[in-house]
Amino acid sequence: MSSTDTGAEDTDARPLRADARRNRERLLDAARVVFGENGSEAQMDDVAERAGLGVGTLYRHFPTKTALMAELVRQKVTVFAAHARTALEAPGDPFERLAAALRSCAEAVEEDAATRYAMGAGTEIWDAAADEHEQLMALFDALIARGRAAGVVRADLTAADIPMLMCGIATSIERGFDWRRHLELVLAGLR
Amino acid sequence: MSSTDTGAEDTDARPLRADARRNRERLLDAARVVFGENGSEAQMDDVAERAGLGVGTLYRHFPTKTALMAELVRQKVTVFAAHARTALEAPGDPFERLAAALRSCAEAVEEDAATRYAMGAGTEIWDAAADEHEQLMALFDALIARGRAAGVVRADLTAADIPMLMCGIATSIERGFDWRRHLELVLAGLR
DNA sequence: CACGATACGGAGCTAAAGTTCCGTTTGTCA
DNA sequence: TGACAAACGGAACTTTAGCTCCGTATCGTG
Repeated sequence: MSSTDTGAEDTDARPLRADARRNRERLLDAARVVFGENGSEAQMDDVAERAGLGVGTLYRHFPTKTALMAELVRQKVTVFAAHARTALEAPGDPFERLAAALRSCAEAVEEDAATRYAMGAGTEIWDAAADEHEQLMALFDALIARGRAAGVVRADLTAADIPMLMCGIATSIERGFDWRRHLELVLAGLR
Repeated sequence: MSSTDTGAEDTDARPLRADARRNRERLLDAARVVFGENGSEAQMDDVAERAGLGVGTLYRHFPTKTALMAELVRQKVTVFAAHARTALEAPGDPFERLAAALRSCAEAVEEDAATRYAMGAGTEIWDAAADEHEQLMALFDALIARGRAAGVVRADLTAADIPMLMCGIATSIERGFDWRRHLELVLAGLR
């Protein structure tokens, strides 16, 4: 993790000082751990402490808690996209490839409490990942199109159905249900 | 609404004074409205104000906010059970009757933000409705059994799958997705 | 090396929301 | 109707957690 490069996100693209860039990564790593342990009620102070930095520094990099979570989610969406791309390029039955993509995404959700929370909560956090999300949708579009062409996916399925269904799976993950079972039942409905 | 009688819930069953009983109902009605408007972040003060009563009175009847929500949920579970019972006793295709029960329950969830919240959140709130929940499960058991007997429901479906799937639907309702679509996709997987 | 800009630290501020406390009011029963 | 228990009201208390502020430290350039 902490691989995705942050690119230019300040409007005036001034390069971060070396220590600042290092600390930014530390903060994100710490946030992943702390959100993983405590869920969304993880506290900003804990994130800072875990990173071995002050809260002031945390707020310098992420102006609000929401912004911090949004960055975690943004990175996770790129992970989803990577899974979808892998599935798209793999050989084999189109339905199974779609299923594999969804399974991989669900596993990624299981590992990331911040994303899990974001999937159950408001849309604000997702807005920051609009670009990445659009790419992801395009990939699901392609996966579904192949499945439909092969006649192994229900004809009226669209990419827009996927986030809706996956948010349901995320709720099961969060609540400790047998989410693999949930996913299999849902997949059965997509044939 | 506000129909379900409260029965004896204090361990020492002493009858409530007339005004207290009336106020209790007012508070529950107000809570339904306020939770409906503001979701789970509705505030206790608002509930009291809406009921035309003081916060002290609210806390006399419901010792915590969780207790208040739990009572709303408990009543809603009896509504679920009523829907399930209606579906069970109706004539027609067993699968359609199961589907009808789930649709009715989803509509009931749509109307009740407190329940919606409870479905996405911790289990604590549900513990208070354990008895009602058990009855509901028995009804779903029966609905599924008939469907299986008729061969119109997948053989491995159990009543335990239903809350899991319905929590997913509740998330869609909460997030403003097209939950009817979500439900139809899920139903397709239960055949 | 020095100097200005950038970044850091962490005590403390602030606001929000659940809850309590106790003086006042109201119902109930003899 | 009088007296007592039950119930009410709502100002104030108590967290709690996000966030700010500004003095200090560090980086990078000429």
